[in-house]
Amino acid sequence: MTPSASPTKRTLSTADERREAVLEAGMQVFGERGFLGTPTMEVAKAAGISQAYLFRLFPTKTELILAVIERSNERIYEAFAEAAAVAKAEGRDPGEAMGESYSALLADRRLLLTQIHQHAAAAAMPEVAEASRRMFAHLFELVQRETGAEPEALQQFFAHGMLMNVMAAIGAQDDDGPWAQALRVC
Amino acid sequence: MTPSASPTKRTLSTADERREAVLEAGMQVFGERGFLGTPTMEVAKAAGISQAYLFRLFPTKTELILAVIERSNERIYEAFAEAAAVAKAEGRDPGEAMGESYSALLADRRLLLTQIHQHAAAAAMPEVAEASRRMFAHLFELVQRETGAEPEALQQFFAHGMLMNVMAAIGAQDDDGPWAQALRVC
DNA sequence: CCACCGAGTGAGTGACCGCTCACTCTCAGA
DNA sequence: TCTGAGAGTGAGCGGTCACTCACTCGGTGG
Repeated sequence: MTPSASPTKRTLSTADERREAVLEAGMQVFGERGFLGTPTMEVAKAAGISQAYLFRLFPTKTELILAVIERSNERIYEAFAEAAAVAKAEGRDPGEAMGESYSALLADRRLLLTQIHQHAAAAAMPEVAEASRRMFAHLFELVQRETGAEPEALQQFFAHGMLMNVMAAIGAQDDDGPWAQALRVC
Repeated sequence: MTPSASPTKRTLSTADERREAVLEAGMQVFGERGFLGTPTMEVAKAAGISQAYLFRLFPTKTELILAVIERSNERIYEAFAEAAAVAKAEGRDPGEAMGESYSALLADRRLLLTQIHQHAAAAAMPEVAEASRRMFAHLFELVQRETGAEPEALQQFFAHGMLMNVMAAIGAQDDDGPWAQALRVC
């Protein structure tokens, strides 16, 4: 019989495709419960493969974590870079555009949470700390180049981002106290 | 023989004293490796008691974590409140004084790390998220009352604090890249 | 059609960790 | 001096989890 005619057809993927799926799944699952709080089995299930195969694709959990972090950092960088490029092409202010793009990222709560977990994990895992610093350096350079802003303004920009991360993590969007209204941005 | 004369004298403490010691130890140890990343055995050792007794003092690890979080939040609140009180008594600007007091808190790296771990844990533990929100509400009220600042200035104040937390966690103080120099405050 | 290689897995294994239990030791007050 | 209540622990149990191994299956080039 032809494989495509089978009702429960099993089409093999390439290892690279699976790796992609795992990174995507990892960002979702790790985002909710953190790196240490999430068993590898959960990641495997979310990616639709066996745990055994997960460990063929990523030999240790630490390597998986690092890959997920790297990927989520790339995602954020790309979002900022594109926002700046579009704004420049349209003659708008790139700084404003990047601020907006961060607001847009908020829509994907998991991505923000991954950032928080990354910063928390950095305290105990030197490689994670290094990845975080690289991310900051890279992003800082981009924002500085695109906006030409003063260091103080740049500091405010990043500080704002960190606050948004935390607000997302603690569920401040569902709080109607004055503090929540003042600190969140919308 | 009199107990006080014994070379290896064993003086019993009250359960409350031990609980204090455990909270102190917990802030230190959890700060470094996070709540999930630190076995209760480590906390017990740091507090100088057996793991079995730790579980008599705090029936579950979750309760221990919550108590440590509560305690570290109180610490931070007290630091701010005192800075404001002193500044008022001396006729200085309370807002500035509180900013400085946060810089002073930076000296105790573990306290800042506990904040980061708290925010990360909040994503998966509703009680932690609630404690975080209470903390923000409480602190916001204090800072607003003492400074009378506009919401935007308050937002900047807290955003700044979150950035400092993250910078501490990722070891930015030992980085001499332009981004680190611009984003850290000293 | 077959041989081979990469995709993919079920069923473990050992280590770790949260938590418990049965027990000992200390000391204040009667 | 005796006792009861509370401080304190060693040893282990059960479950979970990172990681492994021996294996099957699917697709492709010869």
